[in-house]
Amino acid sequence: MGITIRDVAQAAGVSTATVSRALRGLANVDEQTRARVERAAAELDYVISPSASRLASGRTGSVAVITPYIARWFFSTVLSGVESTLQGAGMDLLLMTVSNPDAQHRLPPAPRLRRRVDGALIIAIPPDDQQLADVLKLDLPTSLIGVSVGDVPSVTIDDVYAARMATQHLLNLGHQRIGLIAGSGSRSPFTAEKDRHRGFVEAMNEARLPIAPHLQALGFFTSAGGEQAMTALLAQRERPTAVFCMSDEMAFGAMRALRSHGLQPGRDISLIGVDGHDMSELLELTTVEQPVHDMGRIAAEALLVQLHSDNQIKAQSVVLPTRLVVRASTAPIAPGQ
Amino acid sequence: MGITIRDVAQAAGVSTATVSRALRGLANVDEQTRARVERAAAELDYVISPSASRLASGRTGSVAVITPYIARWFFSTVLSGVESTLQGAGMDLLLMTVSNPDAQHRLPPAPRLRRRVDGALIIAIPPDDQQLADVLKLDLPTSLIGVSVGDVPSVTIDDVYAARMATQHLLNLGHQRIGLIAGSGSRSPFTAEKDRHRGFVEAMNEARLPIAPHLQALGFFTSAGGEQAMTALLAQRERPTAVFCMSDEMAFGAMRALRSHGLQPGRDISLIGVDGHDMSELLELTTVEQPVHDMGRIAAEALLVQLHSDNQIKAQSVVLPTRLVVRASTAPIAPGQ
DNA sequence: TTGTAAGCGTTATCAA
DNA sequence: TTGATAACGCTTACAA
Repeated sequence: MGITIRDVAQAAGVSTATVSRALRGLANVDEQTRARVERAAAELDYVISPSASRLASGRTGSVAVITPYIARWFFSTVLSGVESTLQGAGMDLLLMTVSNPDAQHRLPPAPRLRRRVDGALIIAIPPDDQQLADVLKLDLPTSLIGVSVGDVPSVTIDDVYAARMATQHLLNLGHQRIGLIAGSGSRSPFTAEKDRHRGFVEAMNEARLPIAPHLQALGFFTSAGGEQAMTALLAQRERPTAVFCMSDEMAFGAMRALRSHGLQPGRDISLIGVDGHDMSELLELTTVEQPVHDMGRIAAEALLVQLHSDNQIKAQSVVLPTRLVVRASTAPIAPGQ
Repeated sequence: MGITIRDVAQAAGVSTATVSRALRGLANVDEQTRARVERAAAELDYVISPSASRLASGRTGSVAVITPYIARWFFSTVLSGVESTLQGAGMDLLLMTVSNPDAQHRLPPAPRLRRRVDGALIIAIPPDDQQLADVLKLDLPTSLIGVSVGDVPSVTIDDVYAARMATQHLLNLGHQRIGLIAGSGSRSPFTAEKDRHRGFVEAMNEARLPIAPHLQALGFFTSAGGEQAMTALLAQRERPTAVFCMSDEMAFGAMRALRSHGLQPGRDISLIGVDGHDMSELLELTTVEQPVHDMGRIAAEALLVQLHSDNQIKAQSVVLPTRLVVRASTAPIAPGQ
């Protein structure tokens, strides 16, 4: 039923080997011959069989992208950066999720990767995740995004610095009673959360300000969680005048909590996030932006280089810059607060 | 370097044919033998070579998902529904974008699909898109999501009805001067937009209300576009008392435009969207929810059935229900308006 | 520059 | 239920 390389060879009056070389653009083929082969292939509407090619060559021409979530802003934005890069390089992108509590009972990813892809891109999986460890053990060319583990090449931001920048912004505005909405707290598996916490602490320490436990709450990186956390902070006898939220989504929730208390972000309590979420501009949230799309793109590019250099060159880890974007949700502390 | 089926056969003392049968769970294998084979495979840490298996069997075990966008709410949410279903069935998911103006100069998808996947899922590509036509011409088992073309199986909502429901809600609240924020207007390639427009018109006609051209604006399905559109509507001599936005994201933008004019959604001007976007609840937007995640799941399930029935059974098209969710952004018209 | 031919690691047919 | 063995369609030494 399918046209094979033999049909093309016959039509072009050459051997299958020559067809293979011609169609893959290898150097040592006469241009006349190549043209003839290409014409024959086009006329027969021939497409190469990837399975056969993979089996014979040992290369799969595909890259796995492993992520805990698909429908969350950070992850889908990284994914879009990855996708356009891989597509541009003619690589297939195999998408699989992992560590997602919504889908516990699945095949773990490591066995699904073996003999199936040339490399893997891994988005923000906690560094101590067992499934991550299993994947890394496969010793596939790999780049990490938004997380770093050992000496595996990664693309990240400086989370300590990002948090310092955010906190310092609040300090610069004169705030002293600064609250914190974290993710899952000290038990968090994420490096990003630990680092953002450290940045917050460092900035506060430098300003010689106390870190009040009752001004801290957990928002689990969701907007619903952020809303609850902010509500808890508002219930304290002494409310914060500003709050550093470890993610924009939690800050959105916090904004809502403020509104339901008749308070206005910026005017009554300042709010700052981290991410540069699509909705931040709309909601006028001050935030520390990270270049999420670029993180995906750059990680994919690094992986491609590694793949094309026969894995001789191990990619370097990259730390991308972040940027404070000031909007209406932060303002100088009001006199008397 | 790799363990092959021959190694397992040797270790288990059987033929490669038996190993193949045993490992794939075929019926006619003695349970004793199967156990022995499985043990041998486990001990050798054997994994099947997909390329070889594909070449020999003709099945690829993978499904392509073709989408114009990845990092937009609707698309990433559909994708997550698709992914969990395919993953559960042990199918590989090949992700590729198409028709995306951000990435014009790419290989078209049709050639990339041939001999590579067993089926395709296509998310909301305009029905008259040439690349869509090319993909459908491949005559691969296919399900469409959020769009319908000819008799290709699809999973959609009733967009006419959704728009009627939204408009009727505003009418029920006593609004008469109802504005419309559409996508790209009459030239829109999307069925969804045309249908939503029709639903709006039908509801207005039934209420014997005029459809004022100056109360209509285009928002291009983005929040920035929605903001501009609402701003334009507010500049009219006679403002609408309520606006039907064809998507939640445009409604978010419209909300912002209201706020910058010192107006409050619901109190001053009612706003309703379509989607059930994650942020709608937070922003208290009334909307007509569509079951986006389920649309992905159901389309994937239908495709799997088609694949497993040797394509004998052609999947049916499914229209899923939508649901009005009333929040603070809509309210009865104020007396005197 | 081109051709020959031996793999690549399965699956599937047929016979036992 | 099991085994031999011929595909499957390409790539890649190696030879010419």
